[in-house]
Amino acid sequence: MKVIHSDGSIGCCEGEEQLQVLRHSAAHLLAQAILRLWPDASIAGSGVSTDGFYCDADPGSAVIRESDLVRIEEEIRSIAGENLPFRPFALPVQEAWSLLAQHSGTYLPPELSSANGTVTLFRQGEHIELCSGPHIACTKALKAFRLTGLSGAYWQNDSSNKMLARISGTAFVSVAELDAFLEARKAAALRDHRRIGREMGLFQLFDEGTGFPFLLPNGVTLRNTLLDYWRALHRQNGYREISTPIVLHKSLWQTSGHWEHYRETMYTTLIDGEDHCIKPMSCPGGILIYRSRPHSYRELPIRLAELGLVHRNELRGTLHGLFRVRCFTQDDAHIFMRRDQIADELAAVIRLIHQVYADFGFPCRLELSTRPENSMGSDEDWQLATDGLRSALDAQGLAYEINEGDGAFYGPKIDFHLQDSLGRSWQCGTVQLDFQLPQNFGLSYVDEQGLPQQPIMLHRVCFGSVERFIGILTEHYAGRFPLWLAPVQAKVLTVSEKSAGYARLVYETLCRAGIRCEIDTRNEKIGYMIRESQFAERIPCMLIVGEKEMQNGTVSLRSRDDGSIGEMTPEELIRYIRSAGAIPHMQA
RNA sequence: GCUGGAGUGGCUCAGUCGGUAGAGCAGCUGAUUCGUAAUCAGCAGGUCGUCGGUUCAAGUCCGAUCUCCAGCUCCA
Repeated sequence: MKVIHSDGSIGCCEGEEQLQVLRHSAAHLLAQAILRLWPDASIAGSGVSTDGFYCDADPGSAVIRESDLVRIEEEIRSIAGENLPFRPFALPVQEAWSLLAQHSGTYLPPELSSANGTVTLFRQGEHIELCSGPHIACTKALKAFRLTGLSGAYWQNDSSNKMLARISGTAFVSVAELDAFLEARKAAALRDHRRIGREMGLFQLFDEGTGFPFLLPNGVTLRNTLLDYWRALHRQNGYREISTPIVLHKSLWQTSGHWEHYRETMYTTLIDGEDHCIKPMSCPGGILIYRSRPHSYRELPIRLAELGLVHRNELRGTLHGLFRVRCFTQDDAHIFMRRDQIADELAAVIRLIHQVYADFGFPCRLELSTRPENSMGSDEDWQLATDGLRSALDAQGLAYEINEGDGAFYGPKIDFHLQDSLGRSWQCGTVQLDFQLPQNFGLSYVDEQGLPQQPIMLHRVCFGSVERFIGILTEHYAGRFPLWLAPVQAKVLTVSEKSAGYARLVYETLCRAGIRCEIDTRNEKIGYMIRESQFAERIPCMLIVGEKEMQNGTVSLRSRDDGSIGEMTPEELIRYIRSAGAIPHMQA
């Protein structure tokens, strides 16, 4: 594809770069279209996103509505049809300033205020933007695009600023690629955990508890199985499990610093006339257990795991299925250790989290978050902790991004992000090194010399939120959970009512063997039952039982994933499900 | 919380200009006794999210509120 650079030279680009240029140019056309349709509007910014482009506009007294997207799209098409050339030109900063103010309104690009000398702008037709390019040579090159939505965005990403209208779209080099993208998005929507959760009877949300999900029988089975896996893995890795109360005295949260930092999102209650908080985190509870008796350096590290039910009063607008809720279970653990144990423990925790994601086949992205504003502790401690995390990552040769200022108030962290079916990223695992809470709570152990020393704390989760992880797993597998995890592993289906008695015997045999099994003896055709079991309930093993099987003392196994397998005895089937459906890391 | 959109049987949706709610699937009953992606027939199910207003009359118009959806901000 032909492109024009900021110095006016013509070049060529391909692949990912070509797509970026195309979408960047599409954003300019979008801004142009908005200004044509709403001459009083101000353009506050435009750019390229992960799968498209967007433009933020302040339409002034007008309101841009979803129904306007069609008009905007037509306007862009018409601009493309005009085949306007993209032309760079340079101006002194002051002149650029007044030209842009006059052309696209009051939201001037922040980079303009820090610029000096001359700046580059691009023009297509009557439209100009401050931009360093490159761009498509002329607007006709934009053929395959689609506006995908209207939403809001704050000016400069600051919630104290005005909310602007954000129009987003996507563009591709070819129409075929655009169509493929739109198709893929439709397919991804079918994997939405909220939809599959309903179809499979996993969870439900009620207006009576906004943000507080209810788990249905299949959801609880799935969760319990997941926790069996988690417990087995943690036992093998030297963790002991504890359980601490949900409601604790406010003074505890003042000591920890949570009250200071998060009082807005903490639920409170009055008990015996005293303020209490519903825990938003489990750490202080674990700390009380650690502090309840003296510790020797020989005992460390002490790894206390806790499946902690926490409540946080999240803003309503952020709630989303099982992904963002007001009450969830953290698969937490707190490791109390000596300074000389930091490197080994960090390495072990990172390996453990990777093991978990590997067991489910998840790719993940890592971020190292550093000291935020309003944090507690000394610069030295923060430096030490951050270096500790960084060298742990480097030692394992892991790639990561730095997320400046995004750490917890008590320490830096490594976050593990997984993607949902629509490509949105959700934080799951996290590892945090903490010098502050041991200090606030006066934690200690006795060293070789019999002197008191302060332990270091390491906070970590693997799943993050068990509920969110279930949601992500649901989308990851599109509801087709592996045999070991499937809430219902097998379902006995009868060809006709003649075989119902035998089917019941088979069903009972499987249940007694510990197989999660159901039975359907309704007077329906076998094809109908298969359709329901395979495509709505997504049951891995369908066991077809008719007169033939009754005579042979067998069942016919149909696999959700591989189709018809063949006849086998219930005993053979039990052996098969036990081995193919064994929980990873669990001793038989 | 903010911007925009949407709430009609369990689910998916129709409902025109304001004239008193309709379908498919699921459910129930009956018939059918069937071999790997939907057997046929009948029945039942809705104060149209909620509250208020306009009107002779509101699912439909107006206001408030709740919930959901897309995104923004936030996410210990």
